[in-house]
Amino acid sequence: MKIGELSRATGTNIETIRYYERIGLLPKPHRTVANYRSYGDPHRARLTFVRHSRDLGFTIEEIRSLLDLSDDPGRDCSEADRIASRHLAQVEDKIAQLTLLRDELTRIVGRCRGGVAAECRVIEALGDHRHCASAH
Amino acid sequence: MKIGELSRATGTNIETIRYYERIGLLPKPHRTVANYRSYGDPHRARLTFVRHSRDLGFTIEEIRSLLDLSDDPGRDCSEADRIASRHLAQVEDKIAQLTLLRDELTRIVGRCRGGVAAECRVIEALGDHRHCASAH
DNA sequence: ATGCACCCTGTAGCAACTACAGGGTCAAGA
DNA sequence: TCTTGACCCTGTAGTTGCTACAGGGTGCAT
Repeated sequence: MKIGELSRATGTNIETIRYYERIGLLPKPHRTVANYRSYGDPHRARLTFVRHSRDLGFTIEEIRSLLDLSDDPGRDCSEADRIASRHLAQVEDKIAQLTLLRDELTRIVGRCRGGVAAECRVIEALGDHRHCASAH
Repeated sequence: MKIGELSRATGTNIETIRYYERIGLLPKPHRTVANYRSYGDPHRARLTFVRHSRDLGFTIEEIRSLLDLSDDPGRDCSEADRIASRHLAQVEDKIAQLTLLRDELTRIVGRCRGGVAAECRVIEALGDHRHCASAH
């Protein structure tokens, strides 16, 4: 299949597919006589893996390691588990951090009573950390 | 005060202060005869405002609008409230999204039973969206 | 006079794309 | 046959919000 079809089949931008090839995340496909990229099912599967992993928030380097692992079926699975677990921990950290942030923002937004900027509680709160309930 | 002192006073990297000046977020300070930047209290307050807003996740452009607003004390406060509310909504979206992601990752990580990559449930799950409980 | 901490400018790098500019290819319709 | 339009190619530069140099100048203490 051509790049446009692969793009539609995987929901990936064409430019992104070429980018993944350039950084070595996807193998170089064969070319037609017109120098068009020509992909097969293994390419589609690999790109699906990459996109799915990106959707789950894995970095390109993490995905590279996971792909290396899946290319080498005899290797121990524990590294994949380690990468995924570490990522999970990062996501949990991020959620905790955003939750604090949300609480602070809720407090700040709730202070607005209308009026002019000179008396704006939102602007005041942004300029003075002492209004905050928690460290961030 | 010199840039190093301002850096320590606000917990901002020196390079970041110069960057903010370059993009017009902070006004150009006076210079000493040796061409050193020389800051006063208004600069410190403005930088504190910027850092605090960044810590709360506002973008540079949002901060620019908020600063414009606070520079013009007669203006209506509602724009500040609008910016903050929109940002709060974005943070809430992000939390919801990350929570879905966390659940999916938890499911994936939980499937690992050790063994070799060929049978790795983590790698399998990443390659096949059908294993997922929700869209993402 | 020599070391050291500090300051300056300008440019390039990071992640993970995205968006052109400027060209080539190919099949269908007039 | 010619043309139109959809598709493809390469290469480079832009995005956000910094951070990290390289290569130099300044100021103060010893």
